[in-house]
Parts: sequence; structure tokens; C-alpha cells
Amino acid sequence: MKANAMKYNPNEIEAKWQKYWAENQSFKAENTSEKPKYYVLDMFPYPSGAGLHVGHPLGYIASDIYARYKRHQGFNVLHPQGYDSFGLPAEQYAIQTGQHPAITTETNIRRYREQLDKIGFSFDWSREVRTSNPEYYKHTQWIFIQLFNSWYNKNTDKAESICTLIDTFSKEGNANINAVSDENIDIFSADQWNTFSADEQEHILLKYRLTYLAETEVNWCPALGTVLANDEIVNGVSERGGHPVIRKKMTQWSMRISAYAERLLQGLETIDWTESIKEAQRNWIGKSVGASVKFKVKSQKSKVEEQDVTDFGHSTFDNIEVFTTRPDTIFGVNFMTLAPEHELVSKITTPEQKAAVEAYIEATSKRSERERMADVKNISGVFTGAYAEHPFTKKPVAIWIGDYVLAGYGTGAVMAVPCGDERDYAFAKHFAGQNGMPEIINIFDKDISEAAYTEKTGFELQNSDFLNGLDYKAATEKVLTELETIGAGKAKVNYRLRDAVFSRQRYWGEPFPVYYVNGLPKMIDPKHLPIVLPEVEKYLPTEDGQPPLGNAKVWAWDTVNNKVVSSDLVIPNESEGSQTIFPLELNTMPGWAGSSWYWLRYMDADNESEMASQEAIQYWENVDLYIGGSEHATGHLLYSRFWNKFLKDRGYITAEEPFKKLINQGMILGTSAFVYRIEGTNTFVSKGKIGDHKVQSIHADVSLVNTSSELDVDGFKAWRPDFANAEFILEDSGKYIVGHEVEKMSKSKFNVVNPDDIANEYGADTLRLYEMFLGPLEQAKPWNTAGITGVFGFLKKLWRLYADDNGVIVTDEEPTKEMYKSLHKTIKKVTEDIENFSFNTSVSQFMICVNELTQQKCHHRSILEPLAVIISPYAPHIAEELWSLLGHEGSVSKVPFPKFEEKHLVESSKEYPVSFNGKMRFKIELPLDLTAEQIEEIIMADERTQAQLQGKTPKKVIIVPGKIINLAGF
RNA sequence: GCUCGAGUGGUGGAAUUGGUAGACACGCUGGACUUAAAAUCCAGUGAGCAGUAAUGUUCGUGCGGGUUCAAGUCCCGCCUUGAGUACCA
Repeated sequence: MKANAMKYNPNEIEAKWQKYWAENQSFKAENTSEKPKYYVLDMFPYPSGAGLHVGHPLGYIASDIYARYKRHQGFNVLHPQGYDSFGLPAEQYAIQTGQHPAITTETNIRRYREQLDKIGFSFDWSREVRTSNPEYYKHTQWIFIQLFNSWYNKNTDKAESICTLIDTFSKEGNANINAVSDENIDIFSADQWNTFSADEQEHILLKYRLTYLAETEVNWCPALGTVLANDEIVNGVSERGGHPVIRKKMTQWSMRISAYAERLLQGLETIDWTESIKEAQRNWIGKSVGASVKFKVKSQKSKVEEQDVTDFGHSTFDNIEVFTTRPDTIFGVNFMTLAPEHELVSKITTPEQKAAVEAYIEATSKRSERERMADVKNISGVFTGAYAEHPFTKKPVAIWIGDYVLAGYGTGAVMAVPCGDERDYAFAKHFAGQNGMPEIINIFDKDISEAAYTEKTGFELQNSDFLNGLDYKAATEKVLTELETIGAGKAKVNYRLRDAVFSRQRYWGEPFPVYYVNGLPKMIDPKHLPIVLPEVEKYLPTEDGQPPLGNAKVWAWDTVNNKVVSSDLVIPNESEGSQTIFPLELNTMPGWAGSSWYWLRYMDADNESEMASQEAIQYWENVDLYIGGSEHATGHLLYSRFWNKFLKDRGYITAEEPFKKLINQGMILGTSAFVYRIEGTNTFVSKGKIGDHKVQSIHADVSLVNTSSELDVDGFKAWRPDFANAEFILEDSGKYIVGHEVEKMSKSKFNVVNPDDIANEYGADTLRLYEMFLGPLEQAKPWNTAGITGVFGFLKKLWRLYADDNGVIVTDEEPTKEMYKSLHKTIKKVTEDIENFSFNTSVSQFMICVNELTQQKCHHRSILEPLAVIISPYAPHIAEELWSLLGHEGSVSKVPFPKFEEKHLVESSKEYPVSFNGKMRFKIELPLDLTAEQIEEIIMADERTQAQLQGKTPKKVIIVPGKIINLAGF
């Protein structure tokens, strides 16, 4: 007993200190403090049924090291954790089993918490949030109402209360309003506004609100029974499940994120994020500078027969507006192409082209997004028979439709310049000679017989009237002036960023605080929030295709008693005046709603009346360090910035950007193991014996394989009943050797490694150090446990500096110079490493230090005390225990970080490498205070130098004192 | 196609502003302790050539050039690979 008492026993000391931290609330952050604040945040997890695997804690360990380090540095650190607990898997599970998603979620959270606690994170759990908790989503609903009650004023360049808009409307109409809004809003005067009915006014306001209800074309995923946002679609299929997605018109809530396009772009310059994430956001926002140009649709006389144009409704001129980044090529316009969905198509198509156009539209609408993408090389389109008028030459320009023009980008129409654009060129070549497709005009002094000339440089314009002889820059300037003069266009900036669809046809999400009167949405007064998710019998859509909330029996809003009441009380078709009970919104909010503001909630997580108090918001401001995966580049990280900017505009918070510094941890991949079954048999052949056998690769559970790739054959037979009678062809050594492949960790690949298993075997400190030691934080890397014994051995070695089997062996003697040097070298390196997020090299440095101190037989308090402190952010449990072995009360986590002292590293001499023609030949120890001349004298006198020179004289002698000696040119 | 990264021993990876390439660890080899094994400790370990050996010497950071006394690091041109994005007018 006595002997074991002083052995390093990770399980015992880790349990002990985890309990101590919890009982003493060691990591509770205060909202008022004399200390400077530092906010370290992890992307909170979705609590899935599979639990945590070793990949999840990677970022948490890094942020925990940083948080602990900052506490040692004297900061008041906020380091919270919570759960993004609304989401699809819990709902799918509910559909299959009938189990309420809240119960599944609760079970999963409990498991996550257990796993997280085992790793010894310094989270302030008193601030835990769960997005599915009504006390949380009450505030999500409140933010939604604020967005509804806001519009974006381009003059002040920020969001304002809708009241300022209504005020202006009633005083001067909307002519002078400069807002981000729907397009094509009719101009009205103050008098007109004041005579509009309330409903009419509401319809107009919806076109300005920052969240609005509109019939839009959405991404509909039939398999999931819901719409998806653009960032939830990857390669034309749903991100979750990989189901096909089609375009569909639906009335949905949208978020007017496009209002913030420019600020979201500019803000990137002010934040410390990786270039790749910034670049992804820039691409997603997709700013392009060019011009919008109007083409009048010509009242055309059919070439086939003379007819009165008024018969076709062409008596009024329509304008087709296009966006182009190359207004300088305007004289190269051969034709125009509209997206098949363009609203003018049906209006302008001539009778003789009608059948062909309609057939084409029909055919393209049937194709899914994915088919359209896969079919890029196939050129298709139809001539509408109509013509537009060129703004300068006044010549007719044929109007075509084609699916290479996307309805969702720009105006859904392009001016086609075949000589300067590859797609226009291909289209023109494909339909060359057909009715409506003229010869290509070449406005460049270049050969375009093979391909378009797409460069913006190296040409002079020709065949371009007043632009002849000009280059890109000069022509663009001139044409913009001319376009404005004749009123046919102007400079324009276009963004790819679309407004984000905010409705989901799901159960397990935030309900909207919205009810409908005569089909118009009304917000519930915030004082009645939360509107709690109703109970339903089935989590599937209703039989008549309503979202799952359509199944709720109690889901109507009583405007007299201000509460949710039975849906049966809604009286259909009765005049508005007598009704007081109205249907509630049946959609729920998307997954990103709750995660778009959660960092604010941590600042004051128990506040019932507000999302967080003003005091808390002013103290914590925003997140100093945010760590998480790069997969959220264009989703969460963009939406969060949007809501943050909005909340700032409306005066609720103080910071323009939510996350000052962002680090993306790389994914930890699994190393899958494969066994090879000979086809049609139950015989498994070892990797080296496959030869000519036709085999099928089957995933084997990685826990059945040791570090030498040998399979536990008996374990494998017992693993699954169908393998119980398996036969094996072994290697000559008698072993069964498996194959390996690096893949994403997943249950179905049997390559998941669980952090608690590692913690049980080696301890959490070993797990923490090993995850850091694997390689640079940002880099993706496969998990393998091969090196873990090295880290475990290091901790045992560290322990032995403080204690042997019989007890503590620390002395109060004065350490040697070498001991101080080892320590301070390490303080210096580790401090730099933490600040550079280079945690892998710190672990190496700790190993070097402990190796040196062991060699020096160092058991000196003056060294071991600071050593325990600098190692504590990485391996907090052993550090606490060592700190108490040294006789201290309380937690090492509160102790100031040791200061690096240069004096311990000052050297009086240096072992110089001596190179000849750049090749290092020998080393020589020389005092550092020698001048270059003195060094040269010593070197030239050295017999090894003479041996190298073989009697020759070097032309050049380079001596960099303190660094290197090089003799060259002989 | 475009954008952003990355290529270093048997393996994971070090190398701060150009200055001893391969730190640290795994693995492997040999040794100590042990009846034996595990654990622990010690030594060696980029490749080739010469030598019994100490040692000497050549080659070596994806490929081909260049700048420099000196290049993994800087410049030019490629190759491979990962990630994101894509008919964006």
C-alpha cells in the first residue's frame, strides 16, 4: 500500500481534481472584475446519439489550454459550453420510434456531459445553454421579432426600427426611401399611404422588413420533406442524407442578409481569421462590379407575316435589365439570353415560337438542380422570336432563352457577347445559322475563330463606334457615362449572396412567434414569449401536406387572453372583426437560428428578461478566441456575423463582429481496418496472402486490431454472428494481418475511437497531451494510438521528478545553472507556442525539459514549482497533484504563470559549425565575445581547417558571430 | 476551370527573421534487470560507398531551373495531393 501510494495513478488523481474543481466552482467567470476579460469559445456540439469520438475534443483541448493559460496570465476568462440541441437526427429518431425528441436529446446530453467531464475541461458549466430549452429560444423568438420590426436604411447604412419607415411613408411617401428591399416597389405618396388599408400597408412593409414572408423559389428536398438553405446543399444534394433537391415556389420566411452583403465583406478585413475561411465567405458573398443595362423590347414585326403588334400585347415597351461586368463590350452584343424562368418570357414570345419555348421551359423545370449541373456541356436554348433594341446602335437584338442563364443570379438575363465570353461563344456557335442567331461581331483586334477573347487586357476595341481604339478601363468609363446620359444604364455592384430562407417544415425547431390574420403575419408581443413547441402525436407532415406542427391540437393564438389555445377555436371564414383566435405559424426555424447568437447568451445565461444584460454585454463585448471546424465557413459563421451586426445596429450589443480570432481545428480521421473475404465463401484471407483471390473488403472493428495490424481472430468471430464460423488463411507467421484506410470517423465504418476509453486506460492528461502532440492543430490527421505510450511515459517521468515509491523527494537546495537553463528555455518556448497555437511543439519541449531535468537529477523546489505551473494548462490533473505534493493548498490554476528570465539563457560560448563551401565539416566551441577577426584567426590556425583546405586559400570567409562560420571559394 | 493550403526518414512530425536538416515521439535493432514475460532503464537508428573500427566521403526536404558564401525556407516554371467553389454574365 505504502509503496503504491506515491505512484502516478491518473484515474485516482483525475477523479479527485475533477471533483475539487466542480465543488469549488474553480472556473466560474464573474461578470464584474478588475481583471481584463478574455472570452474563449468552442463551437458548441450537436448532442448526437453516437457520443463523442476522439475528434471532438481536439478543439476543446486547444481552447482549454488557452483559457487556462489566460487565467494564469491574470485574465478574467469566460470559457463556457453548451448544446446546439435542435436538429434533424433527434427528429428522425422520433419519427421512427415515437420517442419525443426532447427525451432523446436529454439522454444524449447527459452522455456528452459525462464524456466531457472526464477530460478535465475548465468550462464554466453554470452558464450552460441549450438551444432547445424554451428559456433559451424565447430570446431567439425575440430576435426574430426585432428583425421583423426593422428595415435597412442605405443612407445611414444600418438597420433601423420599422417605425422610422412608417413615419417617412406617412409624411412623404416612399420616393426618397433608400432601402434594401424587394425590387419593383411602386412609388406612392404620403396621401396614398395614408389612404391605404391596414392590410395594404402591411403588404408594402413586408417588402422592406429584414425578415419577410414571400413567395420565393426555394430548394425543396422531397425526401426530407423540407426546404433547405443554399449552404445546406452540397453538390446539388442535401448535406444531410444526400437526397435530391428540386426548385419549388413556396411562401416562406426569408432573412434579408443581402442587406449586409457589403458590411459582411468589409468586416472580414478587421478580423483575425484564416485566409481560407475569409476567402470562402468572399466567394459566397460574390461581389462583382459592373453595370446594369436596359434593353427595350422592340415592338416587332414578324418576319413571317405583317401583323398588328398590339395583338401580342407588345404595344407597351418592356425593358429587359441585364447585369454585366463588361459594359465595355456593349457593341459586341449579338443577342440576349433570358433564364427560362424569367418573367418576361411568356409576354414576349411570338406565336410561332410559343410551342417551342413552352416545351423548353417544361423540360428544364423537370430537371433537378443536380442534373442541370451535371449537364453543363450540353448547350440548349430556344429563340423567343422577340427582339430588343440595342441602346446605342438601335439595331434589333434577338432574345433567346437558355438554361445557362440562372434565374437566381443578377437579373436572370444576360447580354450575350460571343466574342468576349466563352458561354456566349459556345451558344452562338451551337445555334449558328438558325433564325435569330446572327454572325458573331468581333470587337477585339484578336482572332476569335477558335475561341472567345476573355482577357481584360491586351486589346484595343474595334467595331465599337465611340469606344473604338480604347482599352478595357477607358472604354468602361466612357460607356458608363454614355449609358447614364441616354438613361439606359448605370454602374452597378452585384452580389451573389441571396436572402436566406428561414422556414423549415420540421417539428424539432424553434416555433415562430407568429399568428395569421387574413393570411397576414402578426407578431406576438414579446412579453408573452416563449411560444413553446406544442405536443404532437406524429412528427410527420400532415396528410394534406402541412408541416408537422399541423398535427398539433393546441396551436392557435388567443389575442384576448394572450395564450396558445386549441386549434378548434379558430373559426374559418368568419369576418375579421369578431375573431379573436387565430392560427399559429406551422413552420419552425432552421438549425442555424439558435446558433446565430448563443455566444451572447453565455454572457448572462440565467437572465429571464433579456438575452443578456447590458452590463454583461458591455463587459464581455465579443469572443476573443473562437475554435471550431471549417465546415461552418459559409453557414453558421456568416449568419452569426449577420445577426451580430443587426443587433448592434439596433443598439442591443456593442461589437460589430462577434468573433475576433478564429482557429479551425483539423479533423481527426479514423484509421479503418479491413478484412478480406473470398467471394462466395466465409473464408477470410490475410492481407499478404490475397494473391489472385477475388476478395471483398469488409470493415473490421478497430478495437479488434493491435498496433501491428494483427487481427484478434477469436474476437472477430465473436464480434458478429455471421462471422462465428469464419475460416482464416493466415500469414506464414501465423497472424492475420488487416489492411488499413484513412476515412472519416463513423459508426458504420467501425473506426470510431472513444475518448473515455483512452482516458480510462491512460488518463485524461495523456489523452490531452497526445491529441496536441499528434501534429499542428489546424491540420487534418488520422488517429492512431501508436505514439500514445510515449506521452504516457513522459507523464510518469515527470512524476518521478517529484516523488518516488517512498514519497516526495523535493529538496530546497539551490538548483544548478543548467537546471535553471532547462526551465527557462521551456518557459520561453511554451509561452511563444501557446500564443502561436503551436501546441504540438510545446509538448516536445516539455519532454526535452523533463529528460534534461531527469539527467540532472533535479528534484529542486525552485525548478519543480514553476514547472508544475507551466504544464498545468496542458495536463491540469497531474499539475494539481504535483502542486499539492509540493505542499501547496488550493488550485494551481490560480497561480501566476512563471516569468521567463533572459539571464538564465545567456551563454558565454557557442559551438560554431564550421562549413567549407557550404558543407558543415566540424564544430568548434568559441567564446561569444570574440570579434569576427579573432574567430577567423583561430579557425585558420586549426589543423582541421588546414586538412580541409589542402593548402588552398579560400576566396571568402564568412563569419556571422553567434551563428556560423563558412569558408568558400577554393 | 477558379481560390486557398500541403508535399521533409520506416511512421507522426520539428527547424522564429535564409545560417549545423531530421528536434520530440513512435517503430525497429542490440543490451541490462527477470526462470520467463510485461514494465522500466541504457545504447544505436536518413540512404549509399570505403573501412575490423574510430572515422572519412557522396547523396538527400515532390520535380526542373535560378538568386546567394549559404535555400526545406526566397524567385521562375511544372507535378502530385487535400479543401472550398463553380454555366456568377
